[in-house]
Amino acid sequence: MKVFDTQSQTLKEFSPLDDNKVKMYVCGPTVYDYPHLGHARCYITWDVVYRYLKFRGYDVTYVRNITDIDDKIINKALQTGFSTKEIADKYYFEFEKAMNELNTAKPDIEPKATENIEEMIDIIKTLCEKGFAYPADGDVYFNVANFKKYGRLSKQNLEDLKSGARVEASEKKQNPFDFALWKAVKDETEPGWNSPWGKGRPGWHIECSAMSKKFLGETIDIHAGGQDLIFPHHENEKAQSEAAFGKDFVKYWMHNGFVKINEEKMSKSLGNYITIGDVLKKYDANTIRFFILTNHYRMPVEFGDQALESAKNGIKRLKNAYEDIKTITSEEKIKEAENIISFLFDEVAKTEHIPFHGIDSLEEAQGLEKKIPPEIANSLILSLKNFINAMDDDFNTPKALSVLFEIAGRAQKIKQSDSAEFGLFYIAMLLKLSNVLGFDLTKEEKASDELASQLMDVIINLRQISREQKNWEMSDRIRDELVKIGITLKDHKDKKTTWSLSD
RNA sequence: GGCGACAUGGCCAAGUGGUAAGGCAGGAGUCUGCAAAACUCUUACCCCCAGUUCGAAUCUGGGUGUCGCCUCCA
Repeated sequence: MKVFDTQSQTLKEFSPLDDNKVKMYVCGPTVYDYPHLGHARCYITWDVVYRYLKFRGYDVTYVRNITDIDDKIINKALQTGFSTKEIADKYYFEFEKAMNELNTAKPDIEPKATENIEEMIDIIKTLCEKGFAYPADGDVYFNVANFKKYGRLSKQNLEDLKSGARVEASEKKQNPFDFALWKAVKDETEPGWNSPWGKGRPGWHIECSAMSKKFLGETIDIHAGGQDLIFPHHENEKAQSEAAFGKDFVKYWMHNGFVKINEEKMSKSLGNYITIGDVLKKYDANTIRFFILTNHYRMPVEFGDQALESAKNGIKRLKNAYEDIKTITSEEKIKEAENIISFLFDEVAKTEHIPFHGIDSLEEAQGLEKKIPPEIANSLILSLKNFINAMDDDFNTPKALSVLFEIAGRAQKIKQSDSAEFGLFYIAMLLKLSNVLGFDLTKEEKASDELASQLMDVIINLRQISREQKNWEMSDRIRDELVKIGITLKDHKDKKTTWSLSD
């Protein structure tokens, strides 16, 4: 399995520091406003990485922090009259809600900056003792000139940085690129914590160094975030942690590309962002995830209605495969099929190998052949193999998605043959793999309540009677009227009729 | 100014040096009472120029264009 490491700018063979344990840290949001599509991309990307690593049998500890104290939060508090805590709590709630709705897995640990101030102070103390930091008038700054490896991650050196410098000079700093580890409170109204340097609050970067160390250790496997964090955030984190602990901070630095809108980066400062909540009003979680995963995670992705519509129709196709097979069999049968093929997944997790060559020797596999015709079993294994090859190649989700379409196509095709019932196994594979990518194809987008569901049954039954009487005028009219309110009917061969919401 | 990324059919997009996956949209057909869904068929010499090579979308050099980071940002 290969992952692209930002620091070396190359694909590296993935091998965790400690056996099969993976320590993964993702920079979380600063909670001062509603999360937007850029956040969605970032956290869906790392959600998929997390899910895939687990699928591959790694024992992953996923930490994603919450920045709940920061200048922007303070400003928002001043503007609105709420306390910084109230602001942070409100938008943390909004963030969690959005993440849930997008079906992203909860990180194993989600630490908040304000709950780890002591740990940050400890690191700052160490940095001062080691000569990498200096106090200045209640602030504490990191001395970049003293850290020889500064700039290695972002491929910058201090001289070049200076030529394009946009940082404001400060008399307190010895070098314009020195950055704050600790900031003194301006006055008593600002939130602050006591420290050896007086009352103040942490600088932005130190929280990640502290929480990463506390929850994962001094050296971790994966540190991820948006590309805009490479400089200065990650460069600075790296400097702090490596200066303080004297060892490498991160084995694999990984960064996701941006969401663009009108050929421009979507960002708060440009004001061209669309909130996750707004997108969810029009498109569901599967659609948004599909939209994001059709591009490789390091490439930019252009947001637009056309792209979302295309994603909506794409995911619908996968979903139709599930629903069409479900109508000729049953949900239970599909579940059973999932259980039957699950040993393949266990095998991948256990051995980290695709059970392609070894399949004949597996006990379960022999059972499998009794239940599934060999050509179907082979096809399933081949798909699994293709999926793994795609994802092993730096999480090539566009390619992985093409495997899902292939499986869905096979299921649909076999549905029209004599051995239609074996479509179950394709669907089982489809569901399992789509799950690794965080899709939920079984999610009912049907009746929002029991009453609506019962009403639909009544309508379909009445229409069925008119169809049996060959009253096409009436049955077509019922169907047309339903389309107008966003409900699509499908008549199946066995006289069964199913319905779904079109949006 | 420094650093970096990208340029593939109408749109999106994958692509390991050997004559271009997949999705969306469009067209034709099959199925269906008609639809819907599905299935079948259907459209590319890969920004330009030069070079390396028996052979390049894929490597090298040079253009052109777009985007990003260097201030907060996922």
